[in-house]
Amino acid sequence: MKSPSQSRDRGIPEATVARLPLYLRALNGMAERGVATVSSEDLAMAAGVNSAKLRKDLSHLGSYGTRGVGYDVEYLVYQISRELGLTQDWAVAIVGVGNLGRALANYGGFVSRGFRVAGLLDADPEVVGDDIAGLNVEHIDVLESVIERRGVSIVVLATPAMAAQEVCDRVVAAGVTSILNFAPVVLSVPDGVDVRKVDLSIELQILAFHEQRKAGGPLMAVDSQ
Amino acid sequence: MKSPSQSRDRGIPEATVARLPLYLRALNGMAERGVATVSSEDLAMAAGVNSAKLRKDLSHLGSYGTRGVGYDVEYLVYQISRELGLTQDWAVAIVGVGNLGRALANYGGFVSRGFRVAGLLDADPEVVGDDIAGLNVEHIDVLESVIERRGVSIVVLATPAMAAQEVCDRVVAAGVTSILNFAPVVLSVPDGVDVRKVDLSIELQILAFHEQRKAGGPLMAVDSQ
DNA sequence: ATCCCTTTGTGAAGCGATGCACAAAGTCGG
DNA sequence: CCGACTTTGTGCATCGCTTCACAAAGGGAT
Ligand SMILES: NC(=O)c1ccc[n+]([C@@H]2O[C@H](COP(=O)([O-])OP(=O)(O)OC[C@H]3O[C@@H](n4cnc5c(N)ncnc54)[C@H](O)[C@@H]3O)[C@@H](O)[C@H]2O)c1
Ligand SMILES: NC(=O)c1ccc[n+]([C@@H]2O[C@H](COP(=O)([O-])OP(=O)(O)OC[C@H]3O[C@@H](n4cnc5c(N)ncnc54)[C@H](O)[C@@H]3O)[C@@H](O)[C@H]2O)c1
Repeated sequence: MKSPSQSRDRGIPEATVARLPLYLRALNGMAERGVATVSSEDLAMAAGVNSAKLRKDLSHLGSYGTRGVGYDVEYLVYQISRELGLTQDWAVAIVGVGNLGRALANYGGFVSRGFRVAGLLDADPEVVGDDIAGLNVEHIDVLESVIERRGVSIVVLATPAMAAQEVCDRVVAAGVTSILNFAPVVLSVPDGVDVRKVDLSIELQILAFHEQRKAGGPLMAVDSQ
Repeated sequence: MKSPSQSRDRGIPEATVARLPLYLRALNGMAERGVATVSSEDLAMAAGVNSAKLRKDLSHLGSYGTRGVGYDVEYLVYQISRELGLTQDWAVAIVGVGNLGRALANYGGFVSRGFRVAGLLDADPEVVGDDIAGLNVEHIDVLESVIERRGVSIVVLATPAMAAQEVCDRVVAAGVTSILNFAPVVLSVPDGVDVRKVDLSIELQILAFHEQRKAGGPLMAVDSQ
């Protein structure tokens, strides 16, 4: 049922994809500090992973290192960026401009990595019309036209949980296939749509679990990031 | 080097721990709607996972289901809460009260799950003294005393990346062993300290990767949450 | 040119998580 | 009390990721 020989192997493991941004961040820091080349050992250290894992990850992109020397920092930045699709810039819309939506809109870290906030949408007439980070908050009614006209391909959901599925459905119907969800609900989407979720409450609960363990008995391994 | 027979098996897989909060959320929703019992099939559906996986996860906590019937919702809520350590309440301090820190402080979803914001700390004299969500922002100088006097056991880091490691070191020195980090840096901590990180930029980059793939060739599997 | 040193790229083993499939266990109607 | 039906709990095969360990590859010194 699968085709093991489809030109070359363009299947990068999901776990690897999730780490590429980590490497990219470390490499960007090095580039800024004027570092020209870096060994897998040093880069792995900076990214907080095992060096063998780093090498295997990078080997999925191609053979970009030089044995006995290491990796050219600039070149590797370019290759990873290209692989992640960061050489183009992505238009992002934020739906739900409350506490969290505002924080996200004001955050500079997106733009710096090729993500451009192209729209802010909310249902509350009180909020609509506000200027945030140089952008005007628009009414949720015009969601579809904003997505279409500004070429939005990634939507960030920061509405209350109640509204999330409904907004999600509209967003998907408008052709968006990548969603970052902050609402604490499991979104139901058709095949082909990517949903990633961030749930702070879950993170805290996981921490609480381990914290409880530490208090209980003094015999367990910890740490992870 | 390990002791395979230490009373009963108290080792719950990390992947299971990460899903328990999901089940808990689904169960709470059902409890509110007055549902008394639920089958693994239905609960799995609500949590967005495979039913066999759900059953295996729950089996790590004990045998709390009834064959032919399902799980008692209230009872399961209690068992999972206890396992996660949510029967006690946890004092949380937020360090860095900027865009993100404010959003977190104002967020009601923490308190509802047994997490109490017990302190807000910042280095900026402009911010110190502000009242946010009924709490006074204190100066980072008193970090150690706040942690000690209020029994803070979990710290949320929402400072700029530059300051994160320094604050982290102080927090760890003050005895905290659970940290939720929003700053885009790899924190270095001693063994026994748990760090979990949330990086929105990484999530967007992962979405961008898949989005690029979809545009490229029409032959790949997607979805995940 | 040759040798030595460093570091990559990867085969292969190990490990944990996933999902199937089913026997065991319990419910409920008669 | 029994038999049909439902649903759990889990053994087992499988899968994907991690880690080790090392041969191959390249650089630089002599
Ligand atoms: N604030 C946090 O730190 C935090 C943390 C974790 C999770 N969350 C989650 O993120 C989401 C947003 O949190 P928040 O604190 O910003 O809440 P908020 O109430 O401050 O903001 C929600 C915004 O969404 C808008 N909205 C409501 N219905 C809408 C709709 N149908 N279409 C468009 N906009 C709509 C509201 O007008 C409001 O401005 C929630 O689901 C919350 O659970 C927030
Ligand atoms: N805002 C977002 O949506 C967002 C998204 C992703 C990541 N982040 C990360 O979260 C962190 C905070 O983001 P933000 O947008 O709130 O930034 P911000 O600049 O608005 O807030 C940072 C706050 O930390 C305080 N601070 C600085 N040094 C400190 C110190 N040594 N001790 C205590 N407080 C100190 C500052 O005074 C400021 O109030 C950053 O690391 C950012 O990269 C933010």
